[in-house]
Amino acid sequence: MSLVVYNTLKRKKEAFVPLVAGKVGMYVCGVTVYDRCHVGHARMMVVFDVIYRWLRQLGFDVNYVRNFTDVDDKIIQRAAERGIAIDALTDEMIAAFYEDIDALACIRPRHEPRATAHMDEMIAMIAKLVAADYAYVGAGGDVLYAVRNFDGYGKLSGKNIDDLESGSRVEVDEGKRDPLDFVLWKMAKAGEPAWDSPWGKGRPGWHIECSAMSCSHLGDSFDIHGGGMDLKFPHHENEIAQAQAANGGGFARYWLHNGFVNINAEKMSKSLGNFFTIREVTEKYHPEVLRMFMLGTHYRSPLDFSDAALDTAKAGLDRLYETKRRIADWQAAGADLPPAFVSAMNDDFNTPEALAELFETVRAINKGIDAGQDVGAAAVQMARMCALLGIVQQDAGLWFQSGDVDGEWVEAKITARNQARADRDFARADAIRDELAGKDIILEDGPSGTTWKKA
RNA sequence: GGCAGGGUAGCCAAGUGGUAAGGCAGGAGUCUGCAAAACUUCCAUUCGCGGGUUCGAUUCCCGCCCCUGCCUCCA
Repeated sequence: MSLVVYNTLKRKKEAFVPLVAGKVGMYVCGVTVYDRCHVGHARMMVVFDVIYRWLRQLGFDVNYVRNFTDVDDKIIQRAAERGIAIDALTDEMIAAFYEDIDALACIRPRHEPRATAHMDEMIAMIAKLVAADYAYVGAGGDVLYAVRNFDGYGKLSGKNIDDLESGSRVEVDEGKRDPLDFVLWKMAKAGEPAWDSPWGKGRPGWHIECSAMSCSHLGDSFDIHGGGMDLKFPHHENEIAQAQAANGGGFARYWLHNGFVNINAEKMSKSLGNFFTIREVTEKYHPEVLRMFMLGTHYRSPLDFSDAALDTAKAGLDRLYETKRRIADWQAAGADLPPAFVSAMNDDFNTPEALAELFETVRAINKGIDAGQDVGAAAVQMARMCALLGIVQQDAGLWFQSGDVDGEWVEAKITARNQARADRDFARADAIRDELAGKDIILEDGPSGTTWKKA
C-alpha cells in the first residue's frame, strides 16, 4: 500500500516516489503578511499540515518549507495607510499568523524563510536569467522575464500563450516586450524600501522569491510544491519558468493545489470582501471545529463555509469527544492503524474517507464499552487516527465544560438533584435539570454518576 | 471567448464497470423514574438531463443544461 498523489502538472494521480529514498522536500507558498489570515488561508495551512503529518507517518524525513512574503506593494501601501514602518507591520502580522495557525494545531514547518532575508539568492537568480537572455531590462528600468523565451510556459496550468493573449485583460505595460512578461526586479520609487542590485535600487517581484527560496532550502530539484489553486497561474507557472531557466531544468516534481473556501458558492477572497478571519471564527467556535470542518471535504474540492457547516462539524467532534470521555487510557501508540484509514490517506490524502473509518472505529468502541469488553486496541487506533488528523487533542472533560460556567455551582445542583432522585422526588429533580438546561447545561446520568456538559 | 473542475438523499460528503461509505438532521426501539449519551434499526431501486458502448454504468463515450474557478493581486 503506497502513497498516490494528484499531480497538477500531470493532471492525474500518480505514485509518489521521492527524489531521495526516505526524504521529502516540500515547499508551500505561505502568505503575504499585510493583514490577518482568513478562513481560506486556514484551509491551506490545515491541508498541508495533514499532508505533512501523513508523510511523516509514512516514515519520510520531511523538510517542510513555507515562506513569508514580507515585501510587496500591498505591504508598502498598508504600512503607509497605518503610518507605521514596514517591519512593524510585517512583524505584527507574523505574530498574528502564528497565533492563528498554532490555534489550528498546525505543526510549524522546519523552515519559514522571509523574502527580505533572501535578497542575495533572488538577485543571483535574476542575474542568471538576464545572462541567459530569459530576462531583460524594460524601458522603465524594471527587470522583466521574457515569457516567450521559455519553452513550455503554461504547462502547469494548461494554458497556451496565444490563448492567454487573445483573452487577456492585462493592460499593456510600458516597458514590456510582451504583455505576459512579469517583473523580476522592480525599481524603487522615492520612499519605498529598496535593496541594491546590479540594475539599481529596488525590490524583487513576487514570483522570484519562491523560486529562490525553495531552491536555496531544498535544492534545484525537490519533491513537492504546494499552495492554493489560485496560485497555479500565474504564480507557480512563473516560478517554474524562473527556476528552470536559471538552473537548467529540474524544480518541483509534484504540484499539489488545494481548493478554495467558498461563501454561498463563491470564492472567499480579500478582493471580494466576503471573508472571515480565522480569529473571527475562533471567537465563536473552538479552532478544532474549524479544522474538523476542513477535514470533512477532500482538499482539492471547494468547501462551502457557513455557520451551519461549522455546527455540523462541532456535532461530529462532540461525538468523538463523547467516546474519548469514555476511554480510560487515551494513548496514541501500541496498535496499528486500521487498513481502511491507511488506504484512504494513501489515496491522495482522502480525509473524508479516513474520517468515515474513524467513526466506524468509534461505533465499535462504544459498542464494546456498552458490552463491558476491553476496547484497548480500538481506543489506541482512535487516538492515533485523531493525532494524525490533528483533532480531538483537547481533554474531553474540558471540551464539554469549557466556557464561563461555575463548575462548583453545577456540581452542587447535581448533588441536590441526586438527593431528590434518591427521595423519588422527580418533580424537584426535573426542576433542577430544567434550571441547568436553561443555562445550556446538559446532565447525563451514567452508571458511575452524573456528568454535565455545555450544549 | 480560452482552459480547468464540479452537479450523489433534508443538509454536508466519499466512492465503484456489478448494483450507493461516513457525518449532521429526522423516525422507531433498547437503556433510563423521565431524559441525555450510547447501542439497535429505518431513512437515495438511485447518483443533473438525453443518447451510446456493455451481459451490466452512478462509474466509460457523445450531446445538452446548470454551477464554480483560473485567464489581473489572491491560500
